[in-house]
Amino acid sequence: MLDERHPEMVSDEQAQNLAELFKALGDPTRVRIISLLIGRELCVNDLTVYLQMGQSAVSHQLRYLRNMRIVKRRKEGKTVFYSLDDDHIEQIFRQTLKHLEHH
Amino acid sequence: MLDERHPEMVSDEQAQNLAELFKALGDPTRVRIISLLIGRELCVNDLTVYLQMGQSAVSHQLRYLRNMRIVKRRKEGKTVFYSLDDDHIEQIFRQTLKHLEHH
DNA sequence: TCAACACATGAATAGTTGCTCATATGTTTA
DNA sequence: TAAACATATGAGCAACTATTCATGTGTTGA
Repeated sequence: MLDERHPEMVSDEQAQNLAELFKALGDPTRVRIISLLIGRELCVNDLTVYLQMGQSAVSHQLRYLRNMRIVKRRKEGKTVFYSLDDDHIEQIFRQTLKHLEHH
Repeated sequence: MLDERHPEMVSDEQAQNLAELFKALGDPTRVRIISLLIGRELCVNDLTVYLQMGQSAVSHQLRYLRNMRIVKRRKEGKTVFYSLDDDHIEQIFRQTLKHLEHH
């Protein structure tokens, strides 16, 4: 059933990049952080309150998300505000939620 | 900056489900399997050839994807054909690829 | 300037994951 | 029925991950 003529949608490099991004979204804490940041800015302390988690854990995840360019930060005095880096992630969330509804 | 009036897009349960699905997509081997299955059926052996991986590894991943209802199987004699369970995953892939292009 | 505050970071660790190896199950053909 | 074939599965293991703990950095106000 090997069919060399079949067009493959993603190259190996694209597969790698897709997997990296999905992995970033593949953790409940990070999903909750992202969903809390949809449509607004929040500082680290707000996130720890919403998430009911240690400040360190939250900061570690925020660094991860920042390295992946999923969130960005803005400093204002002592506090640091985080927000989504672009709105594509929100689109992906919406589409995926739609998928989950149908199951 | 806590704002109780802000509508949260996803509940904790939805966050859990989203994370579970994204985690399933968050591995290069599984991404490649899914992308190979877009638009066609393939048997386990074909996948091992394309992926250049051991048959056992591929079967394990297929079981995982099947448990997640991302792929389904169809038996025909000795061989088992796998295909995508629905086309939502393809949509999610396309949207995410678009996101990656813009970075 | 010093204490309090907000956040970041490195090390350590328990839990998870993806692969390999060996073997089992089910099917076809000689 | 036995051998060959296609796939599935359990155990084991090395690599990775998410959190906690302790501490560091930068900022503000007394």
